[in-house]
Amino acid sequence: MLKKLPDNMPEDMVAEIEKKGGLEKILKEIPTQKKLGKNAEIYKALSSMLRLRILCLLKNQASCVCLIRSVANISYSKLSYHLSILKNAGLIDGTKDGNYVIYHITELGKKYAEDICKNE
Amino acid sequence: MLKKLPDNMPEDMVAEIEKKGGLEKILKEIPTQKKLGKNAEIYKALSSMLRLRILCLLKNQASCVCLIRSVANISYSKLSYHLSILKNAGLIDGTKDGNYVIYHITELGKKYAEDICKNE
DNA sequence: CAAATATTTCAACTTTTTTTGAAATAACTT
DNA sequence: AAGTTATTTCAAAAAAAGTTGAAATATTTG
Repeated sequence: MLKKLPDNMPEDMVAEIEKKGGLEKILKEIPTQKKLGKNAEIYKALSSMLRLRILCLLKNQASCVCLIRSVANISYSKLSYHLSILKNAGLIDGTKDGNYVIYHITELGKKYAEDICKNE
Repeated sequence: MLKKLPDNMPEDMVAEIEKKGGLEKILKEIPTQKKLGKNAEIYKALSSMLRLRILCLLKNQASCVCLIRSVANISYSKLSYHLSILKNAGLIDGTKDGNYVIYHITELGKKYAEDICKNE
């Protein structure tokens, strides 16, 4: 990960890093590519107001696509696209019930939805 | 927000919603535009592996741009762009120290970085 | 089986985000 | 003041994400 140290840095920063046991030690705390990638995917899924709104709805009520569509007031194709992003990130999932698909929030989704929806 | 209810929905879902006091009540739980917007901005800032890596570095060590640049091994202009996104979201901030700008994580940034960096 | 309903997929298009390299800025050094 | 260093800004180009409407799929109903 570290390719080349800067030629010069503020002296006090160099001292601070030394006191912590060197840069190597600090860099070891940074999560792996894989872990950062999974987190980035989740955050990307959460980076749209529309998707957050859907997630918050599903936090309180598992819903068929048609209900979500009515609440969000967007087209089915657009909604399908956004649902797939939330689903791929593991925040929601969908189960087929006859003609309908019912989407519900996952445990992972709840973790984020609770933070987003909590007051003050 | 709700423009038009679907003409028909799975019966058990309709019943479930009634039991909860109606859709109105469920919709009231969904945060405001403003709140969703602020959350979406934060999540957007966190939606890139590079920015998560920077945030995790700053969690453990306030750093000048040149050190971050060395660690991330990218160009200054590219880094500047990404730092500005993290900064605008309130996750980091920068203080000038002579020729250098030292970026450090904010309290808000810590909240997310702790979750991203924690093990298992 | 034909028609209807709910949802997804697709490809073309638009918009937004990211990258690039050059130029600007701002502070320090000589 | 002229030169150097650290960082940011800018505009153009490239890449990624989101939107659109039509067509496809899958299930149910008559």
